[in-house]
Amino acid sequence: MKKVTINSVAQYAGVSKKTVSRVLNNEPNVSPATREKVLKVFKELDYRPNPIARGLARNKSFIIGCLYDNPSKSYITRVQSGALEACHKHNYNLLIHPCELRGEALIDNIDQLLTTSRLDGLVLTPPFSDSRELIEFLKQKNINYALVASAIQDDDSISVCSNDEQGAFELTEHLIALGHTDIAFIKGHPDHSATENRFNGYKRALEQHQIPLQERLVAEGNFSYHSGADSAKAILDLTPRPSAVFASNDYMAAAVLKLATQRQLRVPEDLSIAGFDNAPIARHIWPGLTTIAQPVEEMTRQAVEQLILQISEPQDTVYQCVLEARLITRESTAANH
Amino acid sequence: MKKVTINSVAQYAGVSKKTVSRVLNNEPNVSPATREKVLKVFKELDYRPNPIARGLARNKSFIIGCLYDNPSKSYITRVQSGALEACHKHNYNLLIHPCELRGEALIDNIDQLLTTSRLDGLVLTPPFSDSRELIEFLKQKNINYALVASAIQDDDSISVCSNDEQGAFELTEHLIALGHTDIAFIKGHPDHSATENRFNGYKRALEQHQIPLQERLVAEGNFSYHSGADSAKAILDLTPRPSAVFASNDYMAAAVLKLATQRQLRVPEDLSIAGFDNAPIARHIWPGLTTIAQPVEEMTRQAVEQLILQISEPQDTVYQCVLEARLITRESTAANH
DNA sequence: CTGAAAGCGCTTACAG
DNA sequence: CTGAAAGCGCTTACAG
Repeated sequence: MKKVTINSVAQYAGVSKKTVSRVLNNEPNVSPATREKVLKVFKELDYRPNPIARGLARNKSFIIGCLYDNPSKSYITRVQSGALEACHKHNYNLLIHPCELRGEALIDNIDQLLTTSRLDGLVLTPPFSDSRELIEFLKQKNINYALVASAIQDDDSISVCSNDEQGAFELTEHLIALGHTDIAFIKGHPDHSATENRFNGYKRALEQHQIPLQERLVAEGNFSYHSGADSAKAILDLTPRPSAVFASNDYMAAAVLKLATQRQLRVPEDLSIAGFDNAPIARHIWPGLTTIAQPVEEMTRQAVEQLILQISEPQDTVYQCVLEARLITRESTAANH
Repeated sequence: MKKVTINSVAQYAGVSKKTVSRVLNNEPNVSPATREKVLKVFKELDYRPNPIARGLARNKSFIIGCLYDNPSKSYITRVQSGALEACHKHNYNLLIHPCELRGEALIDNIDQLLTTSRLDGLVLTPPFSDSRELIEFLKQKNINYALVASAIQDDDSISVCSNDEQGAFELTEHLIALGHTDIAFIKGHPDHSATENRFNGYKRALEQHQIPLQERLVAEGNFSYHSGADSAKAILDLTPRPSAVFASNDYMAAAVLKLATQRQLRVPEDLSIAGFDNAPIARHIWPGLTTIAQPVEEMTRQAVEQLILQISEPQDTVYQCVLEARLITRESTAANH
């Protein structure tokens, strides 16, 4: 079987290839009859336009790049699945590009990626979505991009995030309602805006309930399981020991749970533990982790959807949206006695 | 700044664009002096060939597709990272395509993918790498592909797998050496060849140590955490209860651990538990899971590397390789008393 | 060793 | 409403 191209379609339908092109792209100025005829030939010949030829002519690749540097595999797969959904809907493809924010020459790396792969746009996930330097570079290069879970306030950046501060606030209030006042907190990676937002939510809840913030209860993590284990050790060694630990993500919370269990502490009777993200591990361990569910797929889906819209027809005002995070209580938190 | 194309390079270097093309592709028949000169202009102008134009002329896309349908996020990310490494090395890109083996019209789905995205090759991970139907289709369509972790014996398929049978054998022997004879086994998904291989390793070890296989100890899982939870319930309800459980992957093993802990069984004192894969969860829970480490990244890396080689210069004989799996003992297994 | 011509399968800009 | 021409940035096939 030979290849079906715009030429074979044109010949078979008895029209010029420009006309075929017009119906292909849903352009006006084709009589209903001709349009009908060409459409029929598409079906008969099972014609599928060659995206590469299209790309060359229009100087487009129909490829969106997705940047990430995140220790959480589940976060990455969720990001990918949201991005893929939006891409497929509009006949785009997704190119995944894991790289390091702190790696030498990030800008060079991205520049290389852009010129080598001719991406039509970029979706930035944390911590890239919080990098002003990168965003400035993209603006200057005139590359379309969308920000996922970014704290950057910028009128001309497409941005979809969730309300981390509020989520952390609610989780902390949940612990306070259970009678906890000595609530340890494990921070995330300083490059992520989520780190500050979640910490702020924690502080606001304490403040609102007139519980003084204790610096000794705050540990510096970086979202990795390993950093959670280090922080867990520091926290469980404290005297007096706090009655609850709120870790900035579920991996770190799982590390706290592991150490607590190793030390024969009963969770939640002796120690309440909470995480953030609602990663699979939160329900795969016992006791299950109380946590905050973030709509990661949905954020990414919307971001990519808007990015593609922006690429095909540039908008004056840009889409920005804050989605809700929601508290999920499981067995790892209970009343303090 | 204007675009740097083969034309600008040719003009600047004072040669024809064919000559530029020759040095670009490392073709012979260019005098060392001209080659040198053109290479210098590449640098000066920071020339990067447009892969889309190249693709159109050569009828190539420089894109490899990666097919997967796997409940394990960590498996997927490992597959991706191995595949990306090989792709980047040869200036290819990776297109990820999650889809369902059992979904209606898999072949149609793949056909669509192939013609729409003009992939140069496909890397198949389980369960696709075990689908004869899909492989036949690809052969007939003349699409290059490589198989990861496939059990299919086929002289003309590139294939990289690891020795699951041997891994399961060693793990079972490890349990036997600890004094266990009543060892429950949770199978994986029937569409994956790993399921049979791992079960065979388990049976071979029992046999070699003259321990009769007890059907009542064998549960049907499907690699998902959820199926592990169901199997765990069935197994822990048995009387007499086995002293050890070997789950075909770590997620299912984690589910067994969760239920055992809920039921106040001490692991490993009352029950030894082992998994397979060495997924992150195996070390994120307490007690850590004894398991078999598979070189997933390396398998995929090699498979994609060979696939790209095959694409660029078709080989007569095809690469096939079996990598070693290796036992990792952690706290979840101990002597039976 | 080097290059002019034609072509990959589309689209853009223009003319009718 | 329709189409002939030129072009996107490369490569292939051929001639010298």
